[in-house]
Amino acid sequence: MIRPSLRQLSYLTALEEESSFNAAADKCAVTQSTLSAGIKELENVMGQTLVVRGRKNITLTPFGAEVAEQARQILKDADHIVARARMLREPLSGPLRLGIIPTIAPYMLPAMLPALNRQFPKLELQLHEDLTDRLLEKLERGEIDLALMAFPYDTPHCTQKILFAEDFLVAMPESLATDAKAIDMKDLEPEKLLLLEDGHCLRDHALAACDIQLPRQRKTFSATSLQTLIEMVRAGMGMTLLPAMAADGTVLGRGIRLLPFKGKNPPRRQIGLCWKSGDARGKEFTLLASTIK
Amino acid sequence: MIRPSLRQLSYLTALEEESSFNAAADKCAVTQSTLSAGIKELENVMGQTLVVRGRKNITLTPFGAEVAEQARQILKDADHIVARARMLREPLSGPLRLGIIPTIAPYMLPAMLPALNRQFPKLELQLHEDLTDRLLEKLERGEIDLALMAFPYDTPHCTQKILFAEDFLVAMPESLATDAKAIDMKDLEPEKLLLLEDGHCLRDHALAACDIQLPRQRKTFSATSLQTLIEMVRAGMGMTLLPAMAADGTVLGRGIRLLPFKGKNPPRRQIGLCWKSGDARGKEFTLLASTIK
DNA sequence: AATTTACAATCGATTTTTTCGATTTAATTT
DNA sequence: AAATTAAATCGAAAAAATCGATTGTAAATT
Repeated sequence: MIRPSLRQLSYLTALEEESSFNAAADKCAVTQSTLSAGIKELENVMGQTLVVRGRKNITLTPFGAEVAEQARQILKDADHIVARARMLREPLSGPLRLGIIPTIAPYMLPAMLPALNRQFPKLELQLHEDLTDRLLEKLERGEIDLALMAFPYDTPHCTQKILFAEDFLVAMPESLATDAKAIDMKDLEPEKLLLLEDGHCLRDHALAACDIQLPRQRKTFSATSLQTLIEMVRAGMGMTLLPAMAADGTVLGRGIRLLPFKGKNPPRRQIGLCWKSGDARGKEFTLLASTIK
Repeated sequence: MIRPSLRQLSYLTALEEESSFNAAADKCAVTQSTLSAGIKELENVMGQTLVVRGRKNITLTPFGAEVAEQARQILKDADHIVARARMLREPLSGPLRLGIIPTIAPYMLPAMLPALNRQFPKLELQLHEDLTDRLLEKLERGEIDLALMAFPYDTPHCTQKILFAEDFLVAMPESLATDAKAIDMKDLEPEKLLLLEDGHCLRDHALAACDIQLPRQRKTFSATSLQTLIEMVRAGMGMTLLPAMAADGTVLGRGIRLLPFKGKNPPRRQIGLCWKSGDARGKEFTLLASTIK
């Protein structure tokens, strides 16, 4: 369907307000002939008379007034979205959909959100907590813009931005604790290891980092959050590997002993951001990365 | 403020729906390069990235989706008013503001409105009942499109269209009635004449038609409607001149005698339409006139 | 690793649209 | 009758939108 142009519509509203082609032309900063032709074309598009050309002062037909009113609404809407765009000129403002994996979210968000809000007050973050796989699917489908996750991870079509590396610690119940100040990777007993259920990257990262092969048949249980896992350790059901951010004494509470690994290259995972390679907002995302780090 | 064009906005909505520049270009019936340039220009106007160009499938940024949604609203509004214009292509459809004087309205409207509605079902009549002077002011100010009134009347800048002439009749209480079948203009007694208050053209038309000079000092009373005047006549307070359309026996009721004037040229008024001379809808108004007549 | 494929960006030419300045037309006003 | 005012019209110039062809670049395939 053929449509009037926004300019033509603005000519009509000006004409209604000024009741004069010349005055309306001034208001629109065009010549009278331009406005006259614009109105004429608008009447063509509409197939209706919109303006009653009287000698003294011109007025709109009832239908012309209808069009003018609708035109005002349309122009207001158009200006509104442009104004909003102007508001969002500065980097990291406006809506941004950030995915975060469950083994990061509860530990980084409390510090991160206030800091981001301070530095980028116009940023409108929407958080999506999910497993890495599903975050990558959402990235692929354009349902989120950015993912905060753990590496290494194969992320096809995505750009990775590593923020920092994070050591793993061993958490064991005090009942099993020795005097040792640190633990050797070789001393870990796989059969005593409690882990998150399948699908959590933390499980794979911890195992890979410590070079552990799990026994085929293990008693199955599924911890769906680190907090649950910790409670299982506290209850003496075994030991686990915790990323440093989750191994905060004040968070852990009593009954759990934390041990670092021995040596200069302790097992660790990396924390970083990930976004679709072609995204024109890469610069902004890098800026966000430097703020988080 | 610089605005996006409706075309650019439609490119964006197509792009969101198709997730592909090529497919969206097809949908918009333009080439891919045209659509690409349009989107780019839209991003320029907005000063924001709207589209994430992935290799496989492209997606909109959160703000891009915001713009697309607003764009759909805007386009829908624009199309709506165009569609309405199309609906109103036929003559005498859509809104029309018709002024009518009080000495015509109650007598012509009951027959007129159903007839108009039958012949022009899409006509959206808005009625404005007022005195001739004020109707002409409203015409001048463009507050009404057309006036149904009595002539002769000086109507500057307006086109008159006489519909028909209408005789005056004398209405008198039965108490004053004689056996005469008709009355002579010369026999009217001005001091017994009851008239509408000043401002009603019927008053002037009646007096002029009968060539009557009113006595200077008259007992003042003001009838604001013909119906009131008729009741005053019925009560024996005097006689009056009624236009034929108001002198319907079934309307008058008992106690009133109606007399026509003698001769071939009885006093009369004319009924007609009147609109601003420049109005491009003159043809339609003439068509309306022929329907009323 | 090299090749092919797919898709959007870009470029230059062309067409279309918009705009302007000047003139004309028509109705008031002086 | 002349001057004034305001809108319509006309032709030229400027701006824009569009197209077809080409280029560039990830991703997929060989």
